[in-house]
Amino acid sequence: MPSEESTVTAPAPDGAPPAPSALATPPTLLEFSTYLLSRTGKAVRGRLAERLARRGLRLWDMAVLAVLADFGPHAQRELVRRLRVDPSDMAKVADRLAADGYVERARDTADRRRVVVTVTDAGRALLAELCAEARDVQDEVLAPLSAAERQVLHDLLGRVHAHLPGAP
Amino acid sequence: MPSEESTVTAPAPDGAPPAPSALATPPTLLEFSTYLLSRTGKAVRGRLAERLARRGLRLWDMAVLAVLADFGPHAQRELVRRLRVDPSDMAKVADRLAADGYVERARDTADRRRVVVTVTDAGRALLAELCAEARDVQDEVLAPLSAAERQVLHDLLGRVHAHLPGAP
DNA sequence: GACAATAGTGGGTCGGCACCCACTATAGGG
DNA sequence: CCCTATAGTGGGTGCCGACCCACTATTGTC
Repeated sequence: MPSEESTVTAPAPDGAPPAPSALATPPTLLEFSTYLLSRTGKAVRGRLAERLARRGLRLWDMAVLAVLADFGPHAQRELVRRLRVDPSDMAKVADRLAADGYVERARDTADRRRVVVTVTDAGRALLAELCAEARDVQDEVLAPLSAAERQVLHDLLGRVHAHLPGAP
Repeated sequence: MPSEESTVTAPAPDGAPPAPSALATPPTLLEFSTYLLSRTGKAVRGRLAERLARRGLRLWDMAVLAVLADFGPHAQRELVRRLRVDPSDMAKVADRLAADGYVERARDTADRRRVVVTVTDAGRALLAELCAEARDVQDEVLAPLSAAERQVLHDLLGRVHAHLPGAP
C-alpha cells in the first residue's frame, strides 16, 4: 500500500505557507473534502484489507459474515441484493466461507433452487476477531481525534452515507 | 460503479429498529467510522474517476496537474517522490499529459538526466475544469450536510489525513 | 406437460493499480 | 578514466474488483 500521503507539516499557526518541503500535498487538492475523504477512505480500506489478507480473507467475506450475523440466514440471492454484488461473485465468496467452515449452505426445502446460507459459531467467532481488527485500524487512523470529535465525524459520515444513492 | 449502498431508512426517532427492509446495511458495519469512511471515500473516488474517464483522464493526471500548478515545475523524480508513485508509472502519465499538450517536458540543462515537467496554459485550464467537476461531485455527495457541517467535516478529515503515515 | 422466470454456478474478460526488471543516458567521485 | 549512483523509459507481471455469458436445476403458470 505505498499510495499514502502525509503533509509532514504541523498545523502551522502562523500565516505563512508551511514549507512545501517537496513532499506536501498540493493545496488545490487539500481544499476538497472529497480528496480527503477519498484518501483517508483508501488508507482505511487498505489497512483493513491487509489484515484480512493475512488470514486469507477479503472485505466481502467480512461483509457477508456481518450480514448473516445481524440479519440471520439469507438465500444467496438475498445476499446479492443486499450487498449489491454479482451473483456469480457471491457464489464464490460463499464457497470459500463454507469451505473454511464459517458458514453452512443448505438447500431451501421449500424452494429447492435456493441455497440458504447460515453463519456457524466459527463464523461468529471470526467476525468478532475481524471487528477487533477493524477497531484497531480505526484507533490507528482516528488517533488525532478526541472521542467527542470521533463521534461528530461518525455522525456526519453516517448522514452522508445514508444519502448515497444505492438504487435510484 | 454498482458498489454503493444506502440505508433507505430514515433517521428513525423511535427506539425500534428501523425496518431491515432486506436492503439495510448491517449495524455491525455501520458502527465503524472506518466502514463509513471507506464507503463514502469509494463513492466519491468512483464518481470523480468516472467524470475524468469521460475525458480520457485518470485521477493521477489531475494530481500531477495540481502539483505542477501549485508548486511549479518539477523533475519527474520529484513528482515521483511527492506523489509516491512508481517512476515508471509517472513516466507514462507524463507521456500522456505531454501528448495532449497539458504539460511540457524539457531536459534540465544543468543536469541532463532530468526531465523538467511544466504545466501549459491548456493544462491550467483543464485543471480548472476538473476542479469544477470535483466540486460538483462534492456538492452531490455532501448534499445532506449544511455549510457549517461541511466545514467541520473538512477540518476533522484534514487532521486525520495529516496524520496518515506516509513514510515512517 | 410445455414454458417463461428464477437461483445458483463455472468460466472467462476487462481495466486499474501497484510493482518490478532490464536498459540507456548522464553525473560525479576517486 | 573507471565506477557507482541516479534519472528516465519500456515492457512486462500479478492482484483485485466488477462484469458478463452460458449452462443446469428448479419453480410456478397456463
